[in-house]
Amino acid sequence: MRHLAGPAEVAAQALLGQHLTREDVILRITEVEAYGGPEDSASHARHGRTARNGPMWGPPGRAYLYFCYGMHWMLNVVTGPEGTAAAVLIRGAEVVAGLETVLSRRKTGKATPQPCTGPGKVAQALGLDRTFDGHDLLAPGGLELRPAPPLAQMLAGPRLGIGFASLDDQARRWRFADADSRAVLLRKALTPVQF
DNA sequence: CGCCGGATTTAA
DNA sequence: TAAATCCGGCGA
Repeated sequence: MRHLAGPAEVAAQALLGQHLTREDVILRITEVEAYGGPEDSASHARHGRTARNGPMWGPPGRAYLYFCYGMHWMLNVVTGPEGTAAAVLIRGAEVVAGLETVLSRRKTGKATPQPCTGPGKVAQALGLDRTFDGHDLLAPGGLELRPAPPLAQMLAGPRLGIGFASLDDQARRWRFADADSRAVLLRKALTPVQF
């Protein structure tokens, strides 16, 4: 997937609508956020290359997984040429197949929310953990990324949970979502944009 | 080596 | 609005 080699904010838009598959579970990506290299004060790459963010510097199409708030795994798709750090956080998805498996992985007994709204739920639905860090999403077997038809309408707005970043970086509208999906958090903060 | 705080979720 | 809960990054 060549588009993953471009800037993170471009790759992020291209990832919307694509599928993430593992075993019997198929998710359709509905919400993403782009994170750049050391120049992006909101990015994990802001302090340079470390053991944790190493996959961000690798080739595009790999997974970058990290543990947050002591309980959640976050799935990123590495973008940009090898040697540059950038990634796209998968923030939301719809369950296309394998709903039973997804629900069985939920901690709470609530079977209500069908969509995976929020990055923690996305990784949980796919049953991911640190063993998938660095996994090649373009290779068959295991966790895979698959192309899908483009969206009809896209929304964009500022990224969430980055109050520690510079005001300029907080203002960047690098959060993107499918306007036609309900698997999108805080829709009111988003506005329509052209592709 | 110890401390601080985070790309979150959930329930009250 | 806060608690759950862990590890990375930074300063000492």
